Amino acid sequence: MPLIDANAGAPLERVAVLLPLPLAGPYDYAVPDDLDLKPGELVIVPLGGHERPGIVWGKASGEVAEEKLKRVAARIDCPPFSAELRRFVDWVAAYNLAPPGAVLRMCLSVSAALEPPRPRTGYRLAGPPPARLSQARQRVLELLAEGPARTQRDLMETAGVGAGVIRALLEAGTLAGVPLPEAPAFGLPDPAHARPVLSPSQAAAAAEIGARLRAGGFSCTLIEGVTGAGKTEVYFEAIAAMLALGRQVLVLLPEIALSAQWLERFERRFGVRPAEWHSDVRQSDRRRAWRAVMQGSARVVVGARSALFLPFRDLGLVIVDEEHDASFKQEDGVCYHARDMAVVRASLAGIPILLASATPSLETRANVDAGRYGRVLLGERHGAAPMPAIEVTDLRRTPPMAGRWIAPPAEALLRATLAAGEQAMLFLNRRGYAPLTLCGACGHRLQCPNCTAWLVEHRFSGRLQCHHCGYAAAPPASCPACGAEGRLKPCGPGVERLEEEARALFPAARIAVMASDTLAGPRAVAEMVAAMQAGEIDLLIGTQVMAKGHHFPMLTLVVVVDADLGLAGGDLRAGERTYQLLTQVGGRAGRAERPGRVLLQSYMPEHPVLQALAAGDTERFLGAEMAGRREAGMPPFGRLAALILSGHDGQAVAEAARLLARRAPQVAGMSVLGPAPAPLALLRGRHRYRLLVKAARQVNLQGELGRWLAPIRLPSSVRLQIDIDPQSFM
DNA sequence: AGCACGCCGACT
DNA sequence: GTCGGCGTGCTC
Repeated sequence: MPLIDANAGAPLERVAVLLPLPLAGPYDYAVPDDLDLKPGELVIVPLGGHERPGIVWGKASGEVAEEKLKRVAARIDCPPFSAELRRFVDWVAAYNLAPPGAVLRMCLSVSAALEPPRPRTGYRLAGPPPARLSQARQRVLELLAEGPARTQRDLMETAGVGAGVIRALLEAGTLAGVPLPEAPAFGLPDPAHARPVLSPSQAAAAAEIGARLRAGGFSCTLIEGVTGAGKTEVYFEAIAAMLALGRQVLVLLPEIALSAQWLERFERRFGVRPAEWHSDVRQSDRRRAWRAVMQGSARVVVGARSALFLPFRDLGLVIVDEEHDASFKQEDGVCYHARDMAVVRASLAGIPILLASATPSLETRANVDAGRYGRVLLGERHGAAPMPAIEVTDLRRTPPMAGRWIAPPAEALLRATLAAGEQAMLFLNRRGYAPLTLCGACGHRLQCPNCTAWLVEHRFSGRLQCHHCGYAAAPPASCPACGAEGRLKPCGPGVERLEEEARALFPAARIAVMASDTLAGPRAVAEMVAAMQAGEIDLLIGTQVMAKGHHFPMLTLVVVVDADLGLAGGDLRAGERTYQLLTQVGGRAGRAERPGRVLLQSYMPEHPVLQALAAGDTERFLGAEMAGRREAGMPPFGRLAALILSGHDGQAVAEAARLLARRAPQVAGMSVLGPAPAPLALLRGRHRYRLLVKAARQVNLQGELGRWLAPIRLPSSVRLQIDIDPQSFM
């Protein structure tokens, strides 16, 4: 695009525009005379032969030659990005060593939201049925016989038909398209809709939080209380207070599994559903939500970690529920910890943030201890149900039979529970049938060709699957190494195998399996939760998807099949994670008038985590864990960054890793460990090496990393990924 | 993110 | 002999 103007010769006015792409920084553009652009405004700019949306980020760098400069094509008529949001994007980028444009992309994740809404088409009956009335066609006609016009997607999903069926009916004149009105805006949550009666402890907590909110400005408060203590009711009061002020509220939840129930609770309290934001929200709703958030008409947004980057018009409060949950850490693309970044966003916006958990992370506890965060404690379990009794059973003394995983003590308890007409749960954090398949003749183990991981047998889908890269294959009839036929045998349990065992032990029981891959989505989770609550299931077998805050009044026994899982590895947080998970699972049992029991099966019952659980002694466990971390200079007392090098050529990756290590800076209070093959040394066909940077809190970790890495030219075939505050060591 | 440029396998 | 695979590099 040549830049020949009437006023050629005069220096072109320029602006910096940040594009939602992983570019090194904002790009300079020329500003047409008829545009007056202010920072934060949305614009359309040309880039590489295309037009893209971007945000005016500030003053141009001026480093780009005038011949290269292109001009801003247009300004988009919508509210500008606030200075807070722009500072937040820059902050997140700088902290996580990510390109700012990659962070911006998370804010602009629905580009279609910038265009005017597309008219929606609905379909209604308009003529006689077609000559050939297949079952699929019949279902569509039945759906439309009574009731309003429906969208094609709605028809396809509800009637379970393909797009072809609808197209054919349309061509036959049986259906006709009609324009549908625009999807309704989000309702206004009413803080006074259904005020709950709070327990004294809840009321005290709500009052304390209310005082902090009224104080104004940034504050971070931990709401700590055991499962069932009513943390949600307490932060709902904070939401009500913020709604009364007319400001927006963001609630971050770990996963959608929680949200069906959460949404119902919200609706009961405030009379309308909040705006939702997570991977399961479909494109059209996403668009609607994004616009409503930007315009300020969506007052409460509940979402997964990515909701943190929504362009709120007037955010007044952030809440992070289950703040300890590992899923707040984003591990691919831009690495960030949504809980920590949420605290930053609140701090930059000068607003309060609440963190809620029954088992707060050590990081958050350390912040409370240091006085940086406030804390309110919720004492008793709601409805005064006692905490479940937690027992550890020693599998070395009473082992299960070979090829079985439910040991005699657990079997006896399960039998008694089912006989009493109560519900039980078997918890095993392993999907599939068996985590490993090996050849009985030669000992060969079936491994993923792309990853350092065993293939997991799934009988439900009839495949061998890699849980890291998605590789799937049919189970071979003979050993791929020695050719022996019929000698491949499954080793170890997954929930599917546990189901098989449970069905053999308790043939009369109604048994259901709950795992992320056996459930089609949040709706399926909600259905199974409802069936459990309705007493239609006697024994629920599941992975951690069921360890979340569901309320099962008739559940009185939880058996943790392998309480040692997660304790064995060398992971920094293994103990903490296991403790949190087991506490949560334990929290499922006996929440109503019936006392609950939890049985932990273990081969190392003397382990401090299990001992502390059995004793109900949280403080002892945490004290030991904190002391260990402090001594080792590990988080929260020190800081970590992981550098992961990956590439198809293992040799080149190893060499690059050694080069980085050699050039590591000598900085007091900082050390570089490695390189070592990453725990998954081969992932998705890429060889991986890892360096771990450990630094004292006072070290400017990002600054040191930047100075170290910037001048190093790695071979283009080797990719470097930086993970600040790594959580998983895989 | 797109898209163009650039080197190695199965085809008219 | 070409068509096309995706690995790599660039976009103000």
